[in-house]
Amino acid sequence: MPRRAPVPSQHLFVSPSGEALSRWLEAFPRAVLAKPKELRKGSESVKNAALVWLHLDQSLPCVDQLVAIKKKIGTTRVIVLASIPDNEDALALFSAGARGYCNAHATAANLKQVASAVQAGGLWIGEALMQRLVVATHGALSRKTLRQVPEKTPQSFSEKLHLLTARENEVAKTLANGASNKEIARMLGITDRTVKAHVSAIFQKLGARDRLHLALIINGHSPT
Amino acid sequence: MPRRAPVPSQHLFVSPSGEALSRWLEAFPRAVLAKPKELRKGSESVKNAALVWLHLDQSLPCVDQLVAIKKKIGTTRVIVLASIPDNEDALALFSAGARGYCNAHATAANLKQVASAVQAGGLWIGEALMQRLVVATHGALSRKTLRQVPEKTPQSFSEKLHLLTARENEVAKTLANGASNKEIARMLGITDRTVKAHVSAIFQKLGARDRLHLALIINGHSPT
DNA sequence: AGCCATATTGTCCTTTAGGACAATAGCCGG
DNA sequence: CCGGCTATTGTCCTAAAGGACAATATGGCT
Repeated sequence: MPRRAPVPSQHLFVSPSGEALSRWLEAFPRAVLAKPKELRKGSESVKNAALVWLHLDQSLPCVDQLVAIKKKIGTTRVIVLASIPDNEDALALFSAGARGYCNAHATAANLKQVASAVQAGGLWIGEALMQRLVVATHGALSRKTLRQVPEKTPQSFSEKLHLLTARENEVAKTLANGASNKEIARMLGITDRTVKAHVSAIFQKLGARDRLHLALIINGHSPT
Repeated sequence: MPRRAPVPSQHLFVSPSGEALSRWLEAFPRAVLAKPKELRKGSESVKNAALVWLHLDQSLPCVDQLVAIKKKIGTTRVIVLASIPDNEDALALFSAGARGYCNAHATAANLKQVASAVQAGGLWIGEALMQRLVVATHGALSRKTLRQVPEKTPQSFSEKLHLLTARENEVAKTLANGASNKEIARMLGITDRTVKAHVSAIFQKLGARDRLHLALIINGHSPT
């Protein structure tokens, strides 16, 4: 019976500095770190890697970085970590074969979720981008197709969170990511008239004058 | 301390026949089964469901089935099982709020993967469809730009600044602070028709689909 | 002088947003 | 059982947003 190679199980973090953010190690204490140029095809760190996390160097084209890494690691799956996530970049990276794309400052718990999904054979895409992909491709090729998920709920909004009902909260967050009323309606399985009713109630409770203002409040950009 | 409802943990399979394929039960031995019409809003089986698996009735429009189910289960996540998977159906279902879409005859192991990913907050989409989404959307976005965007896609608004004229920049920043077109017009001493012209040009250059999206781009609210 | 980019403005049109007023239904606590 | 709250949906309406197509004027450059 032929002996089997050990199953790769490590997380290999490749970053411009060769150093890790604390939450990466919190999520994966035995992670291996490297700079891009340090990687060698066939090296132990590459062979033992179940997942490779590529922290983008902001001064270089993102897809080039992915392509360069892939040449060294072969078919191992890559999850891209962006310090400043961008939908355009994400799309380009997925087209080029990345299996995940998330914020470099994501929590340890979130990183684990991402790893789990990708190792299960899935892709990890931010919900905002996902909705964009689905809606854009599904013939609803309207201009108004996008949501984005803020990394953290800004404090001013979180302080006001208790003013909203659960449904209002759901609508508010979705709206603040850029969704239109029709899109919110489809996502929540209700009519856009219902969404409008919630939106109006939210405006009143949070003192917003329109949806743009609401988004600024929720994302922490409005002096309220 | 307020009393908490028990955390839903069950898998609820809804199928036209009310019966389960053996691999469903293999994956989730304690799954609950039901026919669509048997479901009642607020019933125990609905309340205790962490995930709802909707096996499509091929004689009915798939989105209608999803919408009908959603009305009964509220915000619980739905994974759609199709006996004959179809990309068009999948897109429509995701647009309508489904969180997963896979073959009804998938293996127990695969069903578990799907469940895990969706429960982690992700979406489960077949790889073929995923690739289609990514490629199609990336291509469409690339073609949409009025002027050719440099190969290096800037990662932040400040990096995109050079794409805008001085006036456009002025309009963009004012808009991102929540101003309406009329307000911007008054501030800059021009008509709101001029503002609209600038705004449209800005949308095209920065890839924004509406003013809310533009504000998100400018304020640096990126996807995760 | 001619060309180009930019700024400004117009008309026409559809879609979306959002307010007002109203209604039904379900859930929960008193 | 009842009242209050929430969710949902309807009709009607105005205002704003945004796209398409078109036009003029100005300044800089060749």
